[in-house]
Amino acid sequence: MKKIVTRFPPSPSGYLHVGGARTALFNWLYARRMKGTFVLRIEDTDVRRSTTASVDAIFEALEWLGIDWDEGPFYQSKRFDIYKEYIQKLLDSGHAYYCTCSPEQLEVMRKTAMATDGKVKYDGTCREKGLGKTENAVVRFKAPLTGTTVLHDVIKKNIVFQNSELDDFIIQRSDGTPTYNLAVVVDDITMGINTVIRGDDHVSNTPKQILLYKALGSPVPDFGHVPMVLGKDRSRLSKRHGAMSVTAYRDMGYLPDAVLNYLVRLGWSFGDQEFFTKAELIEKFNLENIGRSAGVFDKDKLLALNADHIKATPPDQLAKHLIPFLKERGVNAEEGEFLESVIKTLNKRSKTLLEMAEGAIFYYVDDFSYEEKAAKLFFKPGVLDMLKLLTEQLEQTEDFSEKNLETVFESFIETTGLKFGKIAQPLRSALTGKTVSPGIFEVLEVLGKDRTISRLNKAVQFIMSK
RNA sequence: GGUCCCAUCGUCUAGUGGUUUAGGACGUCGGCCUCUCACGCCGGUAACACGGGUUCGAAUCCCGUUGGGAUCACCA
Repeated sequence: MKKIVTRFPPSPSGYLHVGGARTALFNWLYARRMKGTFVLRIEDTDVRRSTTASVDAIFEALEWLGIDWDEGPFYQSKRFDIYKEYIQKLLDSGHAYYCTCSPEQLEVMRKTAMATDGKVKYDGTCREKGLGKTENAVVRFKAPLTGTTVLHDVIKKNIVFQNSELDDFIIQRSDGTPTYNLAVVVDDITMGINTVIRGDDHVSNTPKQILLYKALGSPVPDFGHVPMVLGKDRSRLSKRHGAMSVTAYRDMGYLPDAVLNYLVRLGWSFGDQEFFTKAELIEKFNLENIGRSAGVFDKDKLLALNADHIKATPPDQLAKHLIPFLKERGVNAEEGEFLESVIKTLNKRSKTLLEMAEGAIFYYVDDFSYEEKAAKLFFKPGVLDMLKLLTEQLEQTEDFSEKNLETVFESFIETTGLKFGKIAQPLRSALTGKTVSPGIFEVLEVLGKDRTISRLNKAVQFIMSK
């Protein structure tokens, strides 16, 4: 059985968006699953639109997702000699010819075609002229006029194209640089790529590429065209659909594995299973279960999945991801037991790391101010005595474990005759400044005795000064 | 407009001729739990685009219609 070689070939003209990440993921997963090779190639033949900033952004996104590559990154811009060589081969074998039709002429033809029968095709003016190389000449591929070219797609099954619909597309621009279809084919041939998984939007290019493979006498790889990812309005995903860059999700507090999980499940399924760890994905991913219809990107489902991944990730691992978010909020938390205990109180109530970081601040910061709602609702003169009494009680308590605290409060309820809610809510506001927080015993335990007492005293002062 | 692709709840999907009163998840609605918010649990809502065939039998196969998407560059 042959060794699978897949690739991801982004063009560096912007950040890596979720659609691109998904095709990268499919290729990566398939290579990993089949114990094959995954190649990264930067398609920067269009010098005007490619930037190194985009290249870096793509690396950054891929690394964050945990998608690593075995070979590359290769840059097409450094391979122009190879393309020239192959173009010459095509010229020599009669599969290509020089064309001197000007862009303006072509534009006119295109306009007319669109307006009349809708068939936009190069008319073959230079096809049989046998022109030599001249200034500003482009090289066109001499495509067959009759017959059919069939694409045996592993996802979409067979797609038949009439060669009469294809035209003599340009393979070398007038400035001597290769055009996309030529460059991909040459790269895929020379890099030994035998499995091409890519977006649906490439199917119409595929017959041209197949023809190129044949003209070059190279074996045609397996193609698999995955359906597009659509926006809420069912049109192709774009900026106006909101945050689409992978790193934007990182910054919003998503876990890379959650994003991975969501992206794969959008278009691929494994029975009824919704939650997958990265290891499970590598173990279970296949091409057969990729669907044939386009899918709408659903932020709510991603969010729910992120919450699931947060719950499933061990606190010590979550800590690494959370620390940067705390730092942004001025909290210099360190990995360790304390942070982990903080996380344990928050992981079931946070859908994102950002949310978790917000919820964790009060554990670290002592001089917080009270939320208006908290002060108004729970810091009434009537609670003063209770709070004072409770402070005394807690001062005498040495064991601040959740379990022991519960019994302490039980007896406190008995002696005061108060409802638990009447105690817990003011206490919560005193300790956190807010009306919502993790369970009160959890908060007490994590905060510890000293901080609890001082925050209680501060609250008492606050109420008296009102 | 030409070419190509697609079509199950609002969304992602399971389903590959009978085991289906079409299953799961997200969302949504109601309830339980409860110290707040969550989590969790229980329950409800909601789909085979339409029309013809084929067949004893069709969400599953075929054809057409409609609808949606992609693509038509000296971009990738």
